[in-house]
Amino acid sequence: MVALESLKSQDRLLDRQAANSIRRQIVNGIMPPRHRLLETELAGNLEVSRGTIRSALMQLAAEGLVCQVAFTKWEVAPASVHEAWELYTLRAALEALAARLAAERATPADRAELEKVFAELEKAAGGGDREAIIDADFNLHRVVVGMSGHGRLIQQHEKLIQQVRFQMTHIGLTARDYHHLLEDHRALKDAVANGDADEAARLAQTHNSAEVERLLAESVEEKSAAAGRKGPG
Amino acid sequence: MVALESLKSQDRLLDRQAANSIRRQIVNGIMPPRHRLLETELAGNLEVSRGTIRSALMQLAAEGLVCQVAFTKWEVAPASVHEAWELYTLRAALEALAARLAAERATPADRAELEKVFAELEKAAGGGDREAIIDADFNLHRVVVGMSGHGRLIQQHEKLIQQVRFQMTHIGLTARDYHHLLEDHRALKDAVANGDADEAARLAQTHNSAEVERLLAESVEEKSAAAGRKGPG
DNA sequence: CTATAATCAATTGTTGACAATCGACCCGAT
DNA sequence: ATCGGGTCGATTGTCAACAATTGATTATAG
Repeated sequence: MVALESLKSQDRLLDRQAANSIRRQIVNGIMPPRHRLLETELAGNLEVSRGTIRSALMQLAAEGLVCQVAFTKWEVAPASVHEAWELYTLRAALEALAARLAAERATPADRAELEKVFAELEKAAGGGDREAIIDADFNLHRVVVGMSGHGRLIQQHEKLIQQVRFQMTHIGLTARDYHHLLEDHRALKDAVANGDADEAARLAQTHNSAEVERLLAESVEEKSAAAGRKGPG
Repeated sequence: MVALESLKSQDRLLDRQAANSIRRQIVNGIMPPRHRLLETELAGNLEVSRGTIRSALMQLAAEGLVCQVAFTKWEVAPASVHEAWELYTLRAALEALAARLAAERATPADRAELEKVFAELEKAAGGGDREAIIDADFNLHRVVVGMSGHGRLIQQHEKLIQQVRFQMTHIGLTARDYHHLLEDHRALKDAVANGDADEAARLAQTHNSAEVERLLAESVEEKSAAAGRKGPG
């Protein structure tokens, strides 16, 4: 029931398709951070003109996945702890707002959808398939944000998620143990479904802040380990 | 000491200049909401090629000031209470985060800058020049956000501010009386300067939420007034 | 040998021509 | 009179050639 709509989607424009293709390669880690992008090369690979590629790259730059140095080069965005910190702090703020709005406006259909995606996360966690768990995790957040009825928030969040995935694959931020992950999400889901706006916002905020903490902690570990290797040793 | 840097700024690229020109016209209300934009016409006016205009329009679309309907048209973004609501809720969330970070990281130089822009706001409020007050107001918020040291936050906020200005000129959201406005900002400034992160975040949040309340209240008034005119009357 | 300036190839920036698509208009059928 | 289909002008989408800029390389002077 969606396939028929796809014809009038904007995704048939060549520059969007090119952007989608390049985005996939960046987010999936095929193109590493700081990887240089040559307009001509991309144009050749995707069999479109340079102008089309240019248009695609500008879009990806607006999404934060690509950087441009005028007259000089395009490259894949850098990955670093600071970048990840920016993403998670932003994410916490945005998802807290979304959770609050979602709790305030939840309809029965919304609640059903929420239960559905949570059940999928539960199933994935039971299965133990990392990739499936990550997808289900993001999906649940996406649904909550979608429930906010806040167009700009939805759009910003989607961009953010793509950047998070990119950083994740390169910074190597591992998922928490599945039990905690599941209970965090269950609590968030329940708060939203029960219309407890303050609690939902708090949980969304906390959930993401916890990720930042872990990230920074791991980063410090790495640093001291590195210092240990070339320092006293 | 900044002028010398301007040569290597990216603003000398034609598409950026075109975007700046069009943006100014949109934000200043010269181009009304839903105003149709013709690539050829703009290209003629600004004396650049259509491709360059296209690039500029894509950038403005990413900033939320312009909408595109594929194969059909470009137009200036719509202005409505809902749009304004989206902007202010987002702004509250973003500025709350920024204020918290700013309070945590404020350096002496930051504090000095903060005092400076607040003094300018005070002076403008004393003078009574609406335009100057609005500029000083935005400037103070910009400084606080800049103090956060959060690149993405700064960028998002700048985009947001432009959209807010656009909506303001068309929705006709009037500024609060100058006394309250000044005291709100003084409290925020002090909280940030004193490093009281929680209080700074709360004030930023509240300050913006209050605007939303006023906006929605005015909107309801208008609606009931309109209903009154064509209803019982 | 180093520092500086000129040269050049590689790459991005800009343009105008050509193709694809859309919406309005017109026409005929019912 | 209204509805459906086709035509046409206007507008956007795509492309390939041309111009401008950069960073690396080489030559040169000290």
